[in-house]
Amino acid sequence: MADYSGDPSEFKVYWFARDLVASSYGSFATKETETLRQLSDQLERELDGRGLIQETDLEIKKEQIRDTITGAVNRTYGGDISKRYRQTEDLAERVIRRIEEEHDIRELRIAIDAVVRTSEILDTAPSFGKGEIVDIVDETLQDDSGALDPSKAYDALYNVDFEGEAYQLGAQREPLIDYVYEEMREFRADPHIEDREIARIISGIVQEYERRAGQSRASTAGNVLETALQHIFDQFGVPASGNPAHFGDLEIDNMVDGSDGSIGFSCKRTLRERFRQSLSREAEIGVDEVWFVSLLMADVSKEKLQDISNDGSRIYVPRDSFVWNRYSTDDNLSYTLRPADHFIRDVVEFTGVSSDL
DNA sequence: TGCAAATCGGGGAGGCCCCT
DNA sequence: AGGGGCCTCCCCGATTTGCA
Repeated sequence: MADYSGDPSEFKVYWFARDLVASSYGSFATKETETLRQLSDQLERELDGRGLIQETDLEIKKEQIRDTITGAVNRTYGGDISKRYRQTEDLAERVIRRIEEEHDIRELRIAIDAVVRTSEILDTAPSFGKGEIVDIVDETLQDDSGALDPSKAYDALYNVDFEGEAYQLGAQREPLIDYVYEEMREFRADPHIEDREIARIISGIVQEYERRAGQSRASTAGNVLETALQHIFDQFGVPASGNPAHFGDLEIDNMVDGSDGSIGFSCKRTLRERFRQSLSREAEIGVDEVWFVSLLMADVSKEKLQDISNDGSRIYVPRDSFVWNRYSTDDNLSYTLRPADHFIRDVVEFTGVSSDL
């Protein structure tokens, strides 16, 4: 064990913030923002209005906080105690337990303001929308003469993913910098906060911010690819079903159905494990084959290629990848492993749909 | 021991149900 | 009939497990 201080009292702002947003405690901060705002204001008035809080007052204050938190949500649902109330009760208990002295209430205030502000920032940070996706796809598909090049379809998906990541990260970081700057100025002017504490508090806020921002990036990344894939099909006049379809536990991002055959598409950043769920289920999905597109090669192992091959499906990878280099000559995999630059042409050929190619 | 596979943890989206 | 509550799914990165 490393010899560092693990005293949780050192990180109260962080833990208050963590508990307030945790989904296991009902995602209180994102759903009961107004209650939190009022609680913060009320605590501020009370803290400023007097000197040191007496111990009995502290106990009263803790119960007020508990009641405010639990009072914000309905207790029952369908005659039973609602799950949400139970989660909120857990939250209140944890918050109360961390309050041991007056200063902890100040830390709670700071945490409340931080999580509320973080939600605002994440809500208003410009997300990577349809417009940006379309622009990048179009720019990638165009050759020197301005004509659309179907061999660039995979590159377009890759660029959208790559640019989207950078874009969103930047969009999320700038307002964070503004917020941290503002907070630091306030903390410096606050006689209750020592210099070193500023670093402690700020790091807690930022740590929690990035955790949430990262989750949010994860959940939007998939939609970006779905949108891009559809736009690519549109650009080449390939009639695609458009929206993703769900088949129990598996999702097919798009489908193309033609006179000669039908394909379900699964387009992912990485293959992970979930791709196996779509194997052997073509009949259920209502397509002849499932074609995978993986942007990153990290998960494309020979074993997985074999599984996809046994399923009679295909996966598209870039020609300049080592995966292609190493396995494209393997006779067993020749049907399964395909070069990314053939993607659109293969779709048209396999399904027999009319297109602008 | 080192890599691949599997699982975990968690916020958000979306859809459905049923309460109020 | 509007919306809160709940469920299931997505994705990702991180962690754990499994296996040559």
